[in-house]
Amino acid sequence: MPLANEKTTAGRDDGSLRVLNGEAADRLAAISRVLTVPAGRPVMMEGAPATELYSVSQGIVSVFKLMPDGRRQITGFLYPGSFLGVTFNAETTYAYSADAVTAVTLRAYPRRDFERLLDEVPGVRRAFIAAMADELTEAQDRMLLLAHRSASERLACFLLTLAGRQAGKGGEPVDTVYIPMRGSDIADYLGLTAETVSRTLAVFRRKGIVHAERGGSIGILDRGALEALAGPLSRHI
Amino acid sequence: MPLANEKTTAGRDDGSLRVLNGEAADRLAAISRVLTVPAGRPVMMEGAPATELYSVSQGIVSVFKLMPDGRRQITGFLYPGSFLGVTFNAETTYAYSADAVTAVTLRAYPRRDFERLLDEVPGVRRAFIAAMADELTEAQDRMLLLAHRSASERLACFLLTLAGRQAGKGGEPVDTVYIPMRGSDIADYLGLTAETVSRTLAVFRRKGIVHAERGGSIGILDRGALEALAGPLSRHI
DNA sequence: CGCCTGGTTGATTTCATTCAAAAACGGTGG
DNA sequence: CCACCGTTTTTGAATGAAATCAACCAGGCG
Repeated sequence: MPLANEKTTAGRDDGSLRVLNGEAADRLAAISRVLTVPAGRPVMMEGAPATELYSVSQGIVSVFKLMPDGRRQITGFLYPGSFLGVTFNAETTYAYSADAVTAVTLRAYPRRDFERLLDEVPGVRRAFIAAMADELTEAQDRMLLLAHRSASERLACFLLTLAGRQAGKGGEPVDTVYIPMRGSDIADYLGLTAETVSRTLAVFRRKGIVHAERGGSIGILDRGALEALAGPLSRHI
Repeated sequence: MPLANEKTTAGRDDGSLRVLNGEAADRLAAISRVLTVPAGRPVMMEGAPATELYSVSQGIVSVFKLMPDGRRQITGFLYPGSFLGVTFNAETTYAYSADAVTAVTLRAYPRRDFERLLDEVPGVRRAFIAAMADELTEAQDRMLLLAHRSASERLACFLLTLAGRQAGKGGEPVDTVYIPMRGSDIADYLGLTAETVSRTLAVFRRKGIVHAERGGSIGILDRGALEALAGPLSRHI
């Protein structure tokens, strides 16, 4: 599973779309261009002409908005399967910026061609609408988080969410979560400061709930406590 | 423009969809059922089977999530043209609840029929995807607001947004904003408490920026000041 | 008239931010 | 291999903004 450029014939399991039948995958692959972005580099910029849209194949992308005063809100960390740069309506520019958190492989689809596929291929359409509905649901969950939750609730929720995302493959929950993003990224994602994130994580460590591992991973020692801290959230994003 | 039940032959200007050609409107109308909900009553409940989805024709709907501990986050106030109860994916239940803020007229579409129209009628599909993209963009803007902004920034932004929405029809900005929602609704929307909303509004009044009018309207006396308070936000939602 | 809901105002507390500085980390080049 | 640098993380103390707790006021309605 190399990180370098792949062939355009990639099938359903390359993560370019969550659920995708053969035809849809082929048609998408046919109009797509594969590109890679090194960790930390920009993927797209708010305000740039939206000539194409992307899906994440490998790696993690952060999507964010900048305020003129320099503050930044990361609106999401996108994993393989997510779409990026979707701007239908009259808009012809991207509504947000995106950076590569890790080294990233993307598929780029020319906007016109993609829209044509939406019309022609039911499988593409369904997958795309489902992906958007997912993102919308997730956005609403995160509004709840940002509006009404304490720092430890936010961080506990974040860790459990990441753990859940990584568990996806196998099924059983993982006890070690790989966290490639920096503290300030997490802070901007959760609406906190880097200091508060650090402090809160320190508290978790002191309580024996988590354990900092080598290389940006942290081990979950007491999932129950973490879930209790995450608080009364019906569903973990 | 009566608020009571309308005929199913309603055309393109009834607000059931933003931009819609004749065929799409007709096909949608054909599968839809019109219903009205009095102010303050529930429209749908989180967790209920998602057998149909809705579009708002007239009035305002609040969409919200409840936490087990009673806290509530209003994720949006929906105006005519917005969709409600969209749950593709495997999910068969609604992801959120909704109440009628004012008396509301809705169109209900059986989920299966609507999905079929998405496949068959390009106009419906485009309008629907555009509406979702809009909602997503709006959700991201509101994340920014909830995460990083002070109470007065939030409230100023809220007022300007409402003013902008009501200006839509004519074009020139309005100076009187109709605010049918209660203080606690605004608070739950902005991630504040009702007390803070009241206090902040009192400050605005004291400064001569706004003026409380009769019947739940407030007059904007100094739009410039309000925009300055709303702060460095590139685009008002 | 009195009740009930919703809005206002005040006093206090709490929690995250801010400002500041030290410590750890990771890469680079001698 | 180690010293050096810039960056990121950690920790501390002080500040500040909104939440909380609580009381009071105004209007609508039985």
